[in-house]
Amino acid sequence: MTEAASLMWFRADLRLADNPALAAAARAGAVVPVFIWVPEEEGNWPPGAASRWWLQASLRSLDDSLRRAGSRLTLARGRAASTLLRLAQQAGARVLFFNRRYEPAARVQEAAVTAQARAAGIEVSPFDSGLLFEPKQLASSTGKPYRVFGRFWRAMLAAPEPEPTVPAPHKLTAPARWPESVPLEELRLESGAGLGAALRCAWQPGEAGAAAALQQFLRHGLSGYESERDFPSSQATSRLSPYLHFGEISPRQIWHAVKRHPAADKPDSGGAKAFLRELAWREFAYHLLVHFPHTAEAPLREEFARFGWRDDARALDAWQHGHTGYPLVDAGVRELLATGWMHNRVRMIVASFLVKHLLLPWLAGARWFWERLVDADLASNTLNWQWVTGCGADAAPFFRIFNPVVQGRRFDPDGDYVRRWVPELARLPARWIHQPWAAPAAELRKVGVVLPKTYPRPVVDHAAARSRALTAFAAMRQSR
DNA sequence: TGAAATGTTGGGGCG
DNA sequence: ACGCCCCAACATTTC
Repeated sequence: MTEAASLMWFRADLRLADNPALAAAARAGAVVPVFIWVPEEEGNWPPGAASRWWLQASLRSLDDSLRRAGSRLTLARGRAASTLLRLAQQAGARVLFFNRRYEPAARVQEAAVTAQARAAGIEVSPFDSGLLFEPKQLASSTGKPYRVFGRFWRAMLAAPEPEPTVPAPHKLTAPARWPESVPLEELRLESGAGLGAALRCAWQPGEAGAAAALQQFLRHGLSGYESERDFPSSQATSRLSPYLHFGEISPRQIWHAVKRHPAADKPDSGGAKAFLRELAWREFAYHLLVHFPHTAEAPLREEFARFGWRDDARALDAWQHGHTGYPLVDAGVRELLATGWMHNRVRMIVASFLVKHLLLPWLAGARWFWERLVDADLASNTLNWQWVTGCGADAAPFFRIFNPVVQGRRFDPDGDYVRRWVPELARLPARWIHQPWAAPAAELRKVGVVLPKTYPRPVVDHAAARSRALTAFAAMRQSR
């Protein structure tokens, strides 16, 4: 074969199905699928430990899928632009295909790759597949980006349907010459901290795992999603977030699958609507990150730059490891540490606790989530932390302060979620499960709880913390 | 995609 | 019978 090959540069699109860049590369002839590990080009947000564990498993899965299609994954380490040029030269490739990413650092990387490839005479062919709608595509009537979710959502519903999905290529033509590849282990994605052993029990990374999770959710979760999703013990959410982050499934695949699903047509299709709305929040997060790229490290609402955050290493440590003495908060963090994931309702409560009860900067929380979440995603992480803090777009007002006890009684009424993740409290009756410090001594003794020996006392008193937060907020507003 | 404080209303106990 | 108080239950306002 003398036919020129092309490079397919995999990035946040680790799948064969609905991958327009891959499909185009396959149509063009021989394909060299490539993944480059280059955390140095992720700006301030190189993937954390949980993300790296997921990534190595996902790359293994992608390689398996490629091999079944008659190909294989080439792995490399080094600057993206120079590495791609070297691989292109080794394989005799003349065209570079890839799907766009939207993070600020990724766009810088993409610009460098594009410029250098073109200068070297390589044709560059980028595609859009990571979002339902391009951030530039949806704009308010004044041409300015949306800052309010409700309007963004309405615009999404009024827009034409997202593009249809494209099938996976069933056969990939191998190039005449494979470029050199680095063994997966040599990328050293696993930190060796034993995190992998825990995560392996909870997840099956890769395209097949994503498809299975979607099917499971469509069959058993979607119809009851609207009413069940807020109850963390009921496992009513899709758990698709890590798959989406790594592109093992695309938002278009999810959108169309939900729309096609029989449950979506019924009059009580609140489940489908509510779920697609969550997918729209992801779109909104990307919309904001693209239009306001500084928000990954700075508040969108500028007055929050003056907020009087505390600096308290002990409090941060207690929060990070689930020792705050508030059972629901600790349960959430422990679920995160054990599985790389946390139920969304609990994320809000845990985040609110850090920012409002402990008065610690949202960025510290964002960084901890970034390190430990398997679905760590810069757009969503940024939006949600700023939303909880009250310093972002369409954010909850700062004075909206979750009471972890009230939230526990409302969304974990029997305490099942707390019992699962804070086993030392498992035998406490529901009445005290969310506030063990208030339980009569006899009740505690009966179930072997000894404060603060077997479980900590609250690191802060709720009422005192609440008024401290409100004071800090008022001070920020006056320090004009 | 809050919670707490404050205000209002109405039933019932009681002198 | 009447006024008074207490206090749920609910609504409104404030943070």
